[in-house]
Amino acid sequence: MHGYQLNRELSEQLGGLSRVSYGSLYPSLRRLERQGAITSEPGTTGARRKTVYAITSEGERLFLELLEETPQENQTEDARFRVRLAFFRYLPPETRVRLLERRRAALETRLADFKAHLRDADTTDDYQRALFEHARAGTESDIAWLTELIRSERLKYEITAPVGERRRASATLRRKEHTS
Amino acid sequence: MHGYQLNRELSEQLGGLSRVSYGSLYPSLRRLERQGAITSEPGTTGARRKTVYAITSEGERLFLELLEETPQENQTEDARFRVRLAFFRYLPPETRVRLLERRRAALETRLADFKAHLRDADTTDDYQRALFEHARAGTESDIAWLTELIRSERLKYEITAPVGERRRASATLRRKEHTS
DNA sequence: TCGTCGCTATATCGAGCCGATATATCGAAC
DNA sequence: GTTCGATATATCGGCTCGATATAGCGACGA
Repeated sequence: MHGYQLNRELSEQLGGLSRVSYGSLYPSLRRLERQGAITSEPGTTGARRKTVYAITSEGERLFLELLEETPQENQTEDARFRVRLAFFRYLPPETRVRLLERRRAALETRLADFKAHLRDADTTDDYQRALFEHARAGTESDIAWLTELIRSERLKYEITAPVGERRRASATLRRKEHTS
Repeated sequence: MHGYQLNRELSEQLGGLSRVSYGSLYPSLRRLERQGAITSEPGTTGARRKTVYAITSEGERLFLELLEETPQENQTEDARFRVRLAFFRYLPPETRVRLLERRRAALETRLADFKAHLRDADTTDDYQRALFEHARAGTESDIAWLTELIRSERLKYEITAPVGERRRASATLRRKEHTS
């Protein structure tokens, strides 16, 4: 694919959810080529030039590495997680569950912070209080959503729950863990 | 205030919701001083140096200008809106309602995009579908939240609704519009 | 026939933010 | 005494964004 096409396909698949500017895209493509993750080949359609890129095996390795890495909670991790999830089909089920659980744990920490803030901080400002209350509700909704994704993933692939959570597993699930 | 203190107060008030790194904060303070929005004065506590900043009247003007400007929908507007709302108390009620309505309109556009995508795009990928469905639900929740904030703001200050929305206003509210 | 409009396609620039890191002071705790 | 964590400022590299420039292209109408 060439850059413009790449951006168009990305916008079509992830429209609204994740966009990239050309000021990032083209330098990224050159960087990836320098790193050996992609190769480029000049092509033309009529008089219009295109630079057609192809992923290398090193690039596929890097893609999977970036996809399954679980970085520190930072400013950009919300958006990054969305992109990760959009490409979940490329990860093995165990890794999916691990990433979902790690994400949920991070959100639970965040939720606890919001609750503590609503309880402790002497915020008299109505708007700030509304902001925190809405953030709390949104985070709880995100956590419930992740819990459902994890449940659905386990049902599909009969993944063993971590030891600490086995007590909460159903009898059916526990039997499957033993027999599979 | 000095930089470190500024960051601490900001984290305490908006913890989790908006953080700023020192790599942004200190350059920002110098930029603001260059622009005449703040003044700096070197101070010390014992042997420890501090640079104490104070806002100027030009800075207050700039603050309000930044607070009430309604920029194009861009990548960072979600976070920016949260910060705006956190400082809503500094804006007059009419401006608050105007900003809330503009924000809601932007989210309604986004919601329509999500719905169109879920309807039209031939996404066979379960994770991408789940992502869009969750984004749709979250956006609807945000819109309902904004609607409630607008309603509450109108009740508090008896603001006149835009002409196009008067039909939906309650009899009570309509009477108040006429009598106030 | 020509103009111009919007889409395709690549590229670069300045401004700005982040995360990491460096440096140094300080109080408290052990 | 020293070590630890909080206070305090600063800078760097890497990266993104949004704006802008350039140019080929098809389609449509004046």
